Amino acid sequence: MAKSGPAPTINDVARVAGVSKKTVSRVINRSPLLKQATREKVEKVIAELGYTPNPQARALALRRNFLLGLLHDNPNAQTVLNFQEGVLDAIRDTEFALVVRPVDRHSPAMLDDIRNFLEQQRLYGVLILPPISENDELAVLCREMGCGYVRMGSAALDEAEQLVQSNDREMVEGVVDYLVEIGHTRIGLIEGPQGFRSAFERREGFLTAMTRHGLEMPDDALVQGNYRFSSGVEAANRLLDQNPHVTAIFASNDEMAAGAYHAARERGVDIPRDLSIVGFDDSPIAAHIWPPMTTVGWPIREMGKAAALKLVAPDTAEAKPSCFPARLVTRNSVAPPSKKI
Amino acid sequence: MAKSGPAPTINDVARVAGVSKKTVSRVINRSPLLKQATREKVEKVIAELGYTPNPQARALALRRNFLLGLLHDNPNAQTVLNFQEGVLDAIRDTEFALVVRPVDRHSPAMLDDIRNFLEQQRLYGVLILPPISENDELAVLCREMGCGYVRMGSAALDEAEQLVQSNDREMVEGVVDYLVEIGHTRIGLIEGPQGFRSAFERREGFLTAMTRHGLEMPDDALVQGNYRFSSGVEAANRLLDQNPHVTAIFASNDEMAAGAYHAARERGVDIPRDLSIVGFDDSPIAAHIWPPMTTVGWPIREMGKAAALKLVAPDTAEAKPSCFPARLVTRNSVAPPSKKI
DNA sequence: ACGAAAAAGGAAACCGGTGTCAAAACGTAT
DNA sequence: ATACGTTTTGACACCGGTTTCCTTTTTCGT
Repeated sequence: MAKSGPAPTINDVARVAGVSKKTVSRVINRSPLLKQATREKVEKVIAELGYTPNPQARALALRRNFLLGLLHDNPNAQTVLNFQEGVLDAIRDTEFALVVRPVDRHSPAMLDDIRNFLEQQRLYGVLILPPISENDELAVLCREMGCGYVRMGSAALDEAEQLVQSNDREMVEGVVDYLVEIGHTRIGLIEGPQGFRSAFERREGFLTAMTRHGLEMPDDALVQGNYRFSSGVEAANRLLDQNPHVTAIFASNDEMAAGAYHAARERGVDIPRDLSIVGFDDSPIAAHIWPPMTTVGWPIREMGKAAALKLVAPDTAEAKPSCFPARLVTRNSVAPPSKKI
Repeated sequence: MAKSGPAPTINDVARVAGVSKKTVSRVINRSPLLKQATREKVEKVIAELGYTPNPQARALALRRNFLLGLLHDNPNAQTVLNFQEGVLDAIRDTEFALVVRPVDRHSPAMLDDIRNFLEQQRLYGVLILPPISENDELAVLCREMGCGYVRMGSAALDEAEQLVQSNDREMVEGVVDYLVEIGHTRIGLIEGPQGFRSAFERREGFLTAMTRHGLEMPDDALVQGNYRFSSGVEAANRLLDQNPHVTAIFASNDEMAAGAYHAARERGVDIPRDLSIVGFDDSPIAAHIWPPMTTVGWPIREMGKAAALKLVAPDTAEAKPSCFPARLVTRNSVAPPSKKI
């Protein structure tokens, strides 16, 4: 039975098994140049003693540790957590662990903070979630420090090995196609904040599709939010004030779309009868709001897994893909436009 | 300028400064028995070289590492993330880092998984979030393995040093008081799942207050959910079927309360005119749903910070409190009962 | 059976820190 | 100057692994 007391070390195993510690080390590391008999003998002792290699000692000797970092400043908790789960899927049953680090994008000391963090912890690699992932200085910092990284969502200067993303642009085009198909022609856009690649991509997809359908897009049917709920409320109000005839709104994320719901409610406009709304992210709120919201979902967990694998096992097939398809989740916030006007 | 190449070690510093490595070590560790002049000399070299102590080596020599673990299986992402932020508040600018580990409460291998995790990572201590925090076997496991722990929410066998919690029961009593005060007498309860302490506490608080007000609580006005949205829908439907006269519902968490919203909508009952609803947790959904939900909020972030401090700096004042007051967040889901029956 | 090559295993140094304990430096009283 | 008690500092072993390099054993051809 597992005696408590100090954990057994490689020396204990070696002594009990009557071999040198190097031999034990070979067993642990599955070295091929061991006699089967020796291996079994040592393995038996390892099992008896309940020996686990000390990760700190290993990390020291190997001059690399087994810690992955997760840098995030995402306003959407569910996204972050799903991604975490994905990473865990990838590193479960390995010796890796995941250390998290929320960062404050608005702090001037952010880069220094992160530099300290990387320096202190000597991470094996870091995963960077949007929107902070769009900060190129951060990527450069990682490179300088010799720390592997994978960014999610956007990466002007990266290759596929350092990137997982989704086909946002196409998906938004698809959303517009869908709305047009069922009869909408006056569609408003609540876009995300300046400087966010995701916001940019989604807007471009939207405008591309509108143009393709030959639909006019008045300037005042495009308003900007900052990805938060309250900005969605304001944006929708502005949009509806300026452009009372829109029959559908696409918002660049679910939070803002929920804000649009809120604005609509306050104005007494019914969703989806008077106004169709489509969000983006498929966050829990989309399913919980009334009426349940049609939105675009992307496989965050799979992306988290792939991102982690790109760092810890870059040669496996699962680590290869860097673009993950989003899909339209149709619920009840979209209907054909009503006849009036 | 920071040359790249191998990071400088304590030996480099010692050589350049012309002292022994032990002296450098003393500088790093702020040993008081150093001559001021020596300290400054060494500090200068440290700054020049951009030296940072290697945490793995330190961990090995000190026979303890600087990793805190977070075990969670919480369905509410925002709660988990807020707690994480709190922990980070506590360990920012220390050498500690936070490693996360979502667990699967329903997996039969869970305990073994966690044992492996603890064995492998040799954590300094772990923080355990509800509902998994209610698993006493897990706490016992931590003890056996000599791993410090702090549980959030519930802890039959723990002292204050290992516990952060909130005054759920009182708060729920307060909710009932509030509802009664504005005229409600037929109040339904959607309670949480069996075996959850939080569910138990909240139910007890509810029933205590009802009794205190001399209000009757028919059996069929108490239905059980499992803390998820969908169970809230079902529970509310059952409740309203069995007990059409209830004018208010308290749900044991916001998700289920949101489910109750959903059910109400489908039945065409207006919130708050026909039915008042109060949730618990003050999760984002409460603010985003329509009408904004009255709920009970608790200071998760502060609790996370305190929990972490209990492990890493148990003697500071901030680490002492173990009960954190929740507060009622009044929004628009509660109104006096309408007259009809 | 013999020698050479290949396989298996071990000794010692090393990774980058910390603990112990003794030596060196310093200050002060004699 | 000497002795003596403090303060400062350094030498060396150690934490628990890995690596290098060398010795011993085994295998195998002839």
